[in-house]
Amino acid sequence: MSLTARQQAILDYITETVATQGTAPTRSEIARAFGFRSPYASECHLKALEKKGAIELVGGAARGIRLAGTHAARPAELPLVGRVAAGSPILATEHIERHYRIDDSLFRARPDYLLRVHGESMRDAGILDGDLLAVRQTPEARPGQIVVARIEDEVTVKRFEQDGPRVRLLPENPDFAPIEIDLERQELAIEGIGVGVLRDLELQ
Amino acid sequence: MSLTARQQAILDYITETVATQGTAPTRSEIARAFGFRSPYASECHLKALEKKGAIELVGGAARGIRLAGTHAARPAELPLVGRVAAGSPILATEHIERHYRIDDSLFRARPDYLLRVHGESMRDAGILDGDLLAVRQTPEARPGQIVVARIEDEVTVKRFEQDGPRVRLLPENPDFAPIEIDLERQELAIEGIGVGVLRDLELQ
DNA sequence: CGGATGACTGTTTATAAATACAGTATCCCG
DNA sequence: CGGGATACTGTATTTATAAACAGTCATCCG
Repeated sequence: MSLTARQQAILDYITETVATQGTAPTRSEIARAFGFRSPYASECHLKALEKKGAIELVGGAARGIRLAGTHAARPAELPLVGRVAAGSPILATEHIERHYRIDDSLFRARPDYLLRVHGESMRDAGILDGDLLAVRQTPEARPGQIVVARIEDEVTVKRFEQDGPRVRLLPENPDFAPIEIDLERQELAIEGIGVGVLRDLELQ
Repeated sequence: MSLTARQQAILDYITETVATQGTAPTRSEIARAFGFRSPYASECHLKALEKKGAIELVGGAARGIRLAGTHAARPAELPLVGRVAAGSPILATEHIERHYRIDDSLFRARPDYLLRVHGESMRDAGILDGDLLAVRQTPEARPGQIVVARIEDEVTVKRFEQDGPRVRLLPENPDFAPIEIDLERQELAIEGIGVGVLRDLELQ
């Protein structure tokens, strides 16, 4: 069921009020904004909007208008992980430098955190020193994916290739050597897979 | 002036209420949450928080508590510009594919829009085909910056170098030739400068 | 034509909520 | 030791707000 033009206008007004004032308008405020001489006109529109699922009315509460879908549209807060100390989990609080809000629909896979990349080993994949890698936390990787791996307490970003029990972590830079791991002898912890890259181009 | 532990707890409660309920709590709701037997206790804390600049109280309005700084922290909505048709302005509505919310503190310079990059000409600068370039709209560029330029109705992304009236737009890929422009003969429109790069690493 | 829907007016009422006053208790600081 | 800040209680008052009723006036639709 779609909204009428008037209902849409009122929904827009509510959305804007929430955005600018931080709180929903009262019936009287809506009436004033639209020139209604009765707050009951607003009431009727709100009821219609609620029936159509555009808003949710909280009974008995002042300014109790909740915008539907606001919850889902709110962008996720991604923690930025700086250098990871040996032996501690990636998402330990002491590694988290700050949080960034980023629309999670920006990447096809939803990331769980941002990791600052150090070094030039993935240069030819367009991942440079200082870039932020958006990482999805998962212990499984498929060949060809860019992974965040932990080898002997060192966290590294490489391209993942697997051939049975033999895993290869490939840099994307001829100056660096691939890392070969025999899963039967050595341990390899996949911390996550890269789903996106963010770079700040500083303007000098 | 810093907040006391109690004041911080109450500020946190307000922040959380705004996030989950979409509206600020009343004095009574705060009192209920903290076990105060009088709403005036909440009132005093709110006044203290206002005096310290943590919130703003809207007099006479129900639930009139505005969180300070919420305005600045709200992530900007950046329009994503796809292919730009010849002769039309970059931010023409028909080029805008969608909007993304991105924390503008992610980049040192605040971007105005996102532009999808086509081609491999900036490969060695870590800007690959399909990447999104966060662009700050400005007609001025300094040497070394990555610019969005328009030459004969074609929009292109290159590194900017200038030597008096002679401008060079440098690709970052040996397979591409630099573009030389004599400002006294040819026209060059700088649409903006690149302030950041965003890439979606698809997971196949 | 007649009924349904949308968009209101004018008025009323109960309740939600802001806001104030007068105290009490505790703690820290000089 | 006294003053100021913090953290409350209990009660009171006014204002803001939600919510409802009974209508009016259009418009659309079969």
